[in-house]
Amino acid sequence: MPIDDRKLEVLRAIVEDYVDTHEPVGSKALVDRHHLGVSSATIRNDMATLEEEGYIAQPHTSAGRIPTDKGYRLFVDRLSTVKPLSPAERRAIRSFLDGAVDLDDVISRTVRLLAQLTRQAAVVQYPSLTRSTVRHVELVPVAGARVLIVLITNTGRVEQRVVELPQEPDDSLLGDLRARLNELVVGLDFTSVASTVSDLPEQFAPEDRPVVSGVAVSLLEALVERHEERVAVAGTANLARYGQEFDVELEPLLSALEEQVVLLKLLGQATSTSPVTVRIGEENAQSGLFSTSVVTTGYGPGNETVGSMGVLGPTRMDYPGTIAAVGAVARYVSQILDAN
Amino acid sequence: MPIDDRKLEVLRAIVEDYVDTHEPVGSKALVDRHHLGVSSATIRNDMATLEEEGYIAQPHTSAGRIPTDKGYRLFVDRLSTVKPLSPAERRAIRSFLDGAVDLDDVISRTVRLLAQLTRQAAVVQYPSLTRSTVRHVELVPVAGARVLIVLITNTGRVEQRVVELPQEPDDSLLGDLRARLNELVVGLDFTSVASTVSDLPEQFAPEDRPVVSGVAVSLLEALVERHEERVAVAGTANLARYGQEFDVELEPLLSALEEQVVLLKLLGQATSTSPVTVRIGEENAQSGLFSTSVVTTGYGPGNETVGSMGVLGPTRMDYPGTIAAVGAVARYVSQILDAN
DNA sequence: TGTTGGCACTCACGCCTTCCAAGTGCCAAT
DNA sequence: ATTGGCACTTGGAAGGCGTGAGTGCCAACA
Repeated sequence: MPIDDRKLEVLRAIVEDYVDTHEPVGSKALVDRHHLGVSSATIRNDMATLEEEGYIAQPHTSAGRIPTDKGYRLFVDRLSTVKPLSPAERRAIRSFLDGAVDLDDVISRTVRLLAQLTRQAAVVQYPSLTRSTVRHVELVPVAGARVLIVLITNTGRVEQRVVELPQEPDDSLLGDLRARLNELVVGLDFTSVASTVSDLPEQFAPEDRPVVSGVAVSLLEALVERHEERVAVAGTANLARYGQEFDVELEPLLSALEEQVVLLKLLGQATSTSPVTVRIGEENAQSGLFSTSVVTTGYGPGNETVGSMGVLGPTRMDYPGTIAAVGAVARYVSQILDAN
Repeated sequence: MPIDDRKLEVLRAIVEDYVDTHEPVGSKALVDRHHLGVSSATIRNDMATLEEEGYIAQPHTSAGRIPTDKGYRLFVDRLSTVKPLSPAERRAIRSFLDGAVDLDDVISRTVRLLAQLTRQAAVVQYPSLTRSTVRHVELVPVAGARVLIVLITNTGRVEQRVVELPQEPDDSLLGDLRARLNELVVGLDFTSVASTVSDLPEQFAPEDRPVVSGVAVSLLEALVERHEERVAVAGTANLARYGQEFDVELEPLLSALEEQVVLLKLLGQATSTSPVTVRIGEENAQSGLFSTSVVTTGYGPGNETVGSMGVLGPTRMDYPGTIAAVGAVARYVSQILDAN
């Protein structure tokens, strides 16, 4: 039997009710809460075919139905209309983010905002280094033969690293090196920097080369090794809330939230700014998460994408609301980065 | 009836067994597992007086006893001997921390290490600004009338802030200002910087003063406002583990772990490096935590204390082990900062 | 006086049964 | 294709019972 419009409507109703109540929903409850214009028996027939097709399931024989991952998928793809944010929410986004003083602050505010809006766990990736360009390189002698390298990106991110040099550099050398470096790499993206910097030592006097190459190596390390990109997390307490309504093991979830690698994998796919990506339940199995859904999107100035952000929650989450929130926050953050 | 030595021994046994099993411990089980040399009836009498004095309690009439907060307190104060770390643990500390490349890395490794060693949630405060001294101030023009202020402390911490100036400063002014600033404030602690910097604008030509005071104000803000000191957290998943063994509400705990303010309050008291502080159960009530204990200590180069670190867990935690771990890690981190 | 064995008492917990309500599937009628 | 009706399933709540761990108390003992 085919899935006609009414059956889709039934699925939507089931998803919505189940998200609301967290209880299996039966045919009678459905006709009561939604004016579907048909009797509960009809609904039962529809439900039977929906179950046959794998969109819903019964936890036990004499209970109502709950949506399966496949059901949620269909719901998200074909049934959920964009739920506009309330004016209060829009105001919250604006007032929350406008007070930020620097990039770190923007990110930390963003992640808390997302957690609060969606009442779930939020994750925001710091603007990725690889997709950034260099705005400035600064060298600061600190003590003895040590030099602090500070790297400023076009997104406002600052990377720092202390390097121990083979010999103490004098100030003029450091000044030369600083000038030369900035001349060479400002405006370049990070992969280009690597090739440009590698032949830098040859441009200096032989006795200075150890220092120069020490700096160059460290700079490259800061670019390449620090690929291990950072993420900010908030709202883990929200997970506990629905963890007590049970059936979700939250220990693996909390572990995942502490594992940069896993988080980056979860966020990773998002490439373009506009569409919000939803990954549901088993679709995250490779990350060790099963009854968890992930709603992500990219962000960045203009049409660029320099990072991702998203929300983790139970498969039974309010998808339209979450998608709207993630989208709106990403847009606003992108705008802020644009203004930079 | 007075609390004599054997009664203390009984209390110790109760605490140890309860920490092990998480089940109320009865008189018979005690004589079986510990060679106390007396009969269960005697133990029962001892238990009765221990209960009278409020050191232990019964969850229900016909069950064994569990330690009260007061009981744990006595245990920690008078009964727990320092449990030396295993060689494997010592090795873990060393190998884990020795790979750190900069201060941020030290902190993030420390917090993960603590979480792993104690199998609980760990918290490490970034070296406090107020107790640090300035090693270097750097000014970097970024775009238009904007300048990035970078502040390097003696602990290796780097603070950054972008300031929007009323007019675009030329390079020589910036150079002068940078030199003057470093001359003035290097080596000062942060409170002294405030008073020193405030009359800086007067030392410059009138037309430059807007720029100078813009920088000065931002610098002060970075020092004072950023009092909101940062903390790193790890091991929240460990909480879930014993949260499922139930009776601890973990939602408030997770909330606390996300609230900088609460965490700082919990860490705050520690002042001196050597002794490890233990706060048990209700002693944390002002922070909204009840059946949670906190083990903290300070750390810092030499005899200075520049920050605190600690572990949060259930009142029924392994105090000797946790205290030893926190102490050892703090000592090692202090050493690393010392070497800087 | 402190310690011990004995004994009656308490009570959480597990187990079983019973009962109920919600929900289903199917069928015959419309 | 839809509907009302009806028999059937079953999880979960409520109640009853037995068991065992554990207690407090007491009288006897060293």
